Amino acid sequence: MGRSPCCDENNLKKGPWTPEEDQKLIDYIQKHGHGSWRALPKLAGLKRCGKSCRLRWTNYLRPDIKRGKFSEEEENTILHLHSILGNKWSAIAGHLPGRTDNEIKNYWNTHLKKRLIQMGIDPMTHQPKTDLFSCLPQLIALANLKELLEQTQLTHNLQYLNNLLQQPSVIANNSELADALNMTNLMPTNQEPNPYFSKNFPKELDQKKVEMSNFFHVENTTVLGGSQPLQQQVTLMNAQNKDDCEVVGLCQMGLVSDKSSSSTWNPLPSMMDTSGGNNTNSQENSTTISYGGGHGGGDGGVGSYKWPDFLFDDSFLEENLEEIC
DNA sequence: AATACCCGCAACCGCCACTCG
DNA sequence: GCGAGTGGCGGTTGCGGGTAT
Repeated sequence: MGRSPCCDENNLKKGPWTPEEDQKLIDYIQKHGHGSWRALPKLAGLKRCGKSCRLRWTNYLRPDIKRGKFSEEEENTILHLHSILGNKWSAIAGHLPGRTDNEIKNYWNTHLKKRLIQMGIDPMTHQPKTDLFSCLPQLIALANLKELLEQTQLTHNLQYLNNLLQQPSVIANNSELADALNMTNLMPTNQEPNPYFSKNFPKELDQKKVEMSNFFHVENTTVLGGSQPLQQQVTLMNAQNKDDCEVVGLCQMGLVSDKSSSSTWNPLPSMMDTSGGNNTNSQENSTTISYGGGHGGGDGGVGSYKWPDFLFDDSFLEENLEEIC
């Protein structure tokens, strides 16, 4: 019962279809319709199982199939529907005329899923990841910043970050992360939180704060055709709101924007599109991202998100932090 | 030029739901 | 109500082309 016999019976052919087989299938369906898929191969003179014929027809040979790159609208629709429906590819395909569930599934697995992961977003929940280990590259970048900030009063704020990272709830079950943090010299040597910063941030740094804020802030990004904000933030453990941010002291540092109107908040520098202009895939077909206050999101699309390499470059940091501090 | 490696996509596999006798 | 047959769906595989070494 249940299972239908498949290609492994009766010496039925498997593997890629030949043009001749395709033509036989097309000819038969155009004349007779597919009818019973099980009976079709025999009637059409094909040494394939019905299932294979159905898949070939629905995923490839159907005349109304649209081939080629996914448009921006299609990408947004997939993201939107996936956030609602999950891996219901056939349901998603129902909203994309000419696209098959298989094609959408493949596109998701090879492009969209990776992109969300690089953006620090869990592709299943469409929420920012809460896994600290996955944010390690960002933390390493912060560690680089920290080294340079040590010569300034800003160091004290990293002490707050360090203290937060020392909390058992943060480090528990993250021994690998703890090791990694030790390697990056981010772990504190002084456990005392410094109250200086949150109250006495030097006024002369106000302007620089804005500059840093513009550099690091990632606004909420709308990628779903405007219908649903997709949070771009990489959440730093339990510091998920502005209040937590103030505990860490990063808001006052200017490492993040102090936008009280924002419902979400990003404690870490933004990831950037590093794919350049020669990405043949979907440069213009992707999400709009906004880097900092006045810069807007029009500077190219989003192909490959990651932290810009220069963030890891000491010379860059020295140059810019000198200006800031 | 040869080889290794990576990535995208077509196709397959196995399970589930539905229909029908 | 039950079981057989079938279609459909989602996960996974593996081939082939492209790129890097």
